[in-house]
Amino acid sequence: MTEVSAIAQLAAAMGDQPAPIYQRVKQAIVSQITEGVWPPHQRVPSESELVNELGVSRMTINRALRELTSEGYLMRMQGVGTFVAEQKAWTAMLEVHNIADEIAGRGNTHSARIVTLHEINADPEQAAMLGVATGQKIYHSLMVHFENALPVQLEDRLVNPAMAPDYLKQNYDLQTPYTYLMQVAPLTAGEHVVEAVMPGVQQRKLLAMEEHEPCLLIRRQTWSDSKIVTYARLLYPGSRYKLIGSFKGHG
Amino acid sequence: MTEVSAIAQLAAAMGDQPAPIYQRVKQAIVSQITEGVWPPHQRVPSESELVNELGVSRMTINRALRELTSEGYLMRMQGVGTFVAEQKAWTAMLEVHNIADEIAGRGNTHSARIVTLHEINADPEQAAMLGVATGQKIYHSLMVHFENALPVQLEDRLVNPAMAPDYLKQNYDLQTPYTYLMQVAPLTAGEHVVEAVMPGVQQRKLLAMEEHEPCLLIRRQTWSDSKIVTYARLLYPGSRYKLIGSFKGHG
DNA sequence: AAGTGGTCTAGACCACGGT
DNA sequence: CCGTGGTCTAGACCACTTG
Repeated sequence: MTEVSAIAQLAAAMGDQPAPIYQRVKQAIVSQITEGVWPPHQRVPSESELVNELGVSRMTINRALRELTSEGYLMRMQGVGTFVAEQKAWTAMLEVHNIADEIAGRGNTHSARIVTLHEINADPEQAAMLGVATGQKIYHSLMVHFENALPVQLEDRLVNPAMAPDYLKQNYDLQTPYTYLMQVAPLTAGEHVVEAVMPGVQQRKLLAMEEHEPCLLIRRQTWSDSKIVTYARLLYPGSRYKLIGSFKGHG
Repeated sequence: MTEVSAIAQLAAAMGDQPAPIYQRVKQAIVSQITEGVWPPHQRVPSESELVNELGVSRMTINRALRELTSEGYLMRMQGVGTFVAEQKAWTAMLEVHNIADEIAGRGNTHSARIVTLHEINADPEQAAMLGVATGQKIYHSLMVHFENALPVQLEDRLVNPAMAPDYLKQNYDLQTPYTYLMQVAPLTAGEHVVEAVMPGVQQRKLLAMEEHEPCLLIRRQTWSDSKIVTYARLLYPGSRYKLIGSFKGHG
């Protein structure tokens, strides 16, 4: 009777702290998993077994198991049972903030210099990035962001006019393009790619960089309601910018 | 009676799809929020109001509101009420996988060549990264990971012997150091920094790179139970490696 | 047919915050 | 005091999987 001993172990792991029952059940199960007593794919006692053996109502057991499932500890299949989930892949958070907020957060002063702010006709590649037809009018902006007097980001952005018709008329000394676009279009999803590249000569000069110095490049596409709002290429001097993130197990 | 009209709107937003009631309630509330009908800080009808007006049991309403709270849409305060939450900050996910899995996922063959696998005495910098005393014996490994025949990652790793005493005895043709460490120590948290750097001459040769080509560098520190297990410097050729991620609103 | 999880109900008691 | 959310119970019906 593996199940019975599993329950006995679980009951022993349930302390009697002054906490809600469903939380104590969750904590007891988590400790079985993290201490390796219940390995991945191990079957977890069924709801009715737990109800009988722990003397708790089924709704309470169900809540504990349901929350653990949504937290990635368990896997459930209707008609089959509940099982310990595979160790989660380590997917880590990297926070990609608005550049102005980031600089302000360090107590420094942000400013921006606009290099280009124009309407252009989309070439085939640009059209593809925005999901519009080749030759259609789109907006293009190129600006340098400064932390105090030092350039830290070169922002090269394409914008879909259908989603932000007044993009060219904004005052970008008061507000970054990112912030403006957040306001006019409820951004619902995005994708980004991070890579290391060498800047072109023009880019290197705009960022006031030495020769043979690499850049971090973040390319980001942002959707609003299944339409692409904007495609940005954010170029950072490798010597002045790092992406920092943290992660936790089963986060 | 703002509340009454709020409920009327909500009832109208509740379609009669063949879905569980708690899900339809959730969806109706979410649509009120995303369409701006209920702005941030707006009060949401209380559980008992929703019970009376929607003709649903309180446990069902409670589940809907509780899940929306944990998903970041709502804010609840006992004794006060339920309110629409602030728009969440845009924190994006970047997935950092095990290199072997990643290569296998592309249908290619992973292999590794060990350059160094030794016990060393920690210099002050290394000791700091592992949280041990200077001069203490630690493990050091340096290996190149190949995708088919092409080098894609240079892994330079320090390991705390207290957390993985058999690290030097493993066969790393069968298992990456990462996978091994995951097994022997329940990794609970980590931090990483992503940056763009130029490789040293030695590193460039090990990765078979051209001159003046940049690298993506991920430095990662991993904890198990508040002790540092390992510190890794993962160096990728900029031309052959990109970090890809996606994000969603209210994720 | 038996066991599983998925959902729902109509009650109940409690802790908290504002009046 | 009253209304709020937080939790818990003892039932119930259903859909699904497996033998």
